[in-house]
Amino acid sequence: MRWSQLHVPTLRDDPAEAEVVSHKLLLRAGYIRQLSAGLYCYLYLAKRSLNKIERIIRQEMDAIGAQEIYTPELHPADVWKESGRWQAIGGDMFRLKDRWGREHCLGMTEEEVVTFIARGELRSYKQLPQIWYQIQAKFRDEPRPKSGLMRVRRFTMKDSYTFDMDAAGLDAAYKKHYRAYCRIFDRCGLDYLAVDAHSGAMGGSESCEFMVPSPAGEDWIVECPASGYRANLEKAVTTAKPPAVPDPAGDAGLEEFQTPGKKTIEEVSEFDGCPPSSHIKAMVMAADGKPLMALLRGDHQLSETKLAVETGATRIRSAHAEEIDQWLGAGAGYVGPVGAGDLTLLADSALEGRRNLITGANRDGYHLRNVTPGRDFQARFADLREAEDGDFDIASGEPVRRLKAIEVGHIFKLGYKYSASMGLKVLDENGKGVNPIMGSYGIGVERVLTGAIEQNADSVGMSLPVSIAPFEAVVTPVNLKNSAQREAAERLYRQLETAGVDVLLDDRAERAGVKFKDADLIGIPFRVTVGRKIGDGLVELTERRTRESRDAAVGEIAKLLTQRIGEVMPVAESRN
RNA sequence: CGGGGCGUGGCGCAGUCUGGUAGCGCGCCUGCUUUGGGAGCAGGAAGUCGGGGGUUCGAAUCCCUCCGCCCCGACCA
Repeated sequence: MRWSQLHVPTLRDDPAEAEVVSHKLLLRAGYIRQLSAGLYCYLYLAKRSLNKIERIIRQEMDAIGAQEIYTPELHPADVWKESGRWQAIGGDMFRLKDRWGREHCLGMTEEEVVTFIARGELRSYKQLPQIWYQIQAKFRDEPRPKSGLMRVRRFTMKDSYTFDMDAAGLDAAYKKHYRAYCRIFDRCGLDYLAVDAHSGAMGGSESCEFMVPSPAGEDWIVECPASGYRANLEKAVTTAKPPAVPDPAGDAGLEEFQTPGKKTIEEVSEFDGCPPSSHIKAMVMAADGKPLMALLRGDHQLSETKLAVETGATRIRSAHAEEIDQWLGAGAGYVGPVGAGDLTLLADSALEGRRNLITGANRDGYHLRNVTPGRDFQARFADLREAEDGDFDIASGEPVRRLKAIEVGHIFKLGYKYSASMGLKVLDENGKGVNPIMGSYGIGVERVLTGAIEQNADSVGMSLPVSIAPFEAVVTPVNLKNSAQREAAERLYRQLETAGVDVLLDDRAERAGVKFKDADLIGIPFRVTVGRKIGDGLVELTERRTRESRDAAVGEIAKLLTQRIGEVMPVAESRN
């Protein structure tokens, strides 16, 4: 392509509304323009780059025997009512009516639709397994879209769905996807981690997220560099650091003491002189409306996700002040497990074996000391706590760290949720009708791009991996009025095209500085500069990532460039 | 949904407190010069000051109201 004919509206200044690196650069480099909150138009460069990502995805999906299909983004409500999700999903779903008043929604995922198709077509175990995938728009009415393409209301998803006869079949499909995803993200040049994840409202047993570590990310993952343990924060289980001071020995009796106006752990801790880790944090919660008390070490944070899993509740919330007062007769700052009436008590494992602790007395203005779990109250122990930086890996005992990350992919073992609720059945070897077991697998295409930008940006712009950059190389004549330079650049451009290089010719009537800045900004991995040395038959090859240059003979450049492209092209590493 | 910020040529901003001819930088157009890291000079085009209502002789500026965008939190398949 010739740059003079393209619309690449680069900006000199950072747009005021952009905060994170990828958002700033996508706008500045002329990749995207915003239509509205969470809705973006992809201009030429973004589309080119996204097309390359999709191409890699298609190749790897095809390689595991997946079949590309396409289903409408607009869904009738009926199928969603069959699975129960029409009701289960709240404001995140875009809902609308057609002219007859029939309810529809914009697809946010497609389990229902593919199950609907499968139900009409699959009759026999001989037709399984099946892997279907598509790449299409998804819509989610995010309460707060943010950070450019990171969190939007319309995005492109590669979603696939598998149908198998049994758990072993599903496991094989899941592993195929795991490997395909590794190959895809490898080839896109991402530095990523596959982490154990919580399957959430999607249902199902096992799930794994593909995370790109980045300060701009919105998810937390926990990693033990020494042992290789990795999990989403919602799921990570670690050993806590020991309490700041050991518990007093002996079996001292319960003792109430006054703590007027001291409600938070910090206030009480400062008041009584014992560190937060010697306190029990008591949180009154409502699990699907039912009251319960969650108990944690004073310096720990409750994981609502873990609490939900532990209780089997679908919705967990903090109790309202009036509820706490009604259930316990004390304000939120003074509640505790001793004498908590018939509230269910759930205690975090870090409290197991502790003694002589401090907690609320269920009486306003009072706390209790010398509280020992097991003696003074009975609670069910479970892992309820959010893992922290500096905790220890359970298996190896080595320290873990928390990292922010961008979720680029997620694979789920769904189980029978959709085949059962929607009546998808095939006959097995014995002629008996059974529900196939399903899996679903997603990749956020734009997030692959944002992740790559976040991981490959510097002070002058982005430097995308050659596999997903909008162009592999740009030929830059320094001075178009110099006919030797102009003609050499034209020849080189055609020659590189012929050699199969995805090349751009910067034939704009701009000064060299402007061309260099723009090329750096939009992140083209290689630049061939045709300048004054052309008289000696020399051009210059510059690599965006290292910003290093070397001279090369015009006649050699095609060979040299294709060789370098091959050398820096990310390849799939062999991960199990 | 709670809290905060912002809305002025394409982009970045000043002007608003204290009402009085709408400005600056970049970009854009024309011409000349320049030509290896966002050129110089000269000339030029371009703004319902987010929308509506009000106060006033007069509103970007004061008042009311609505809308939009960004950030923090809540939420998040």
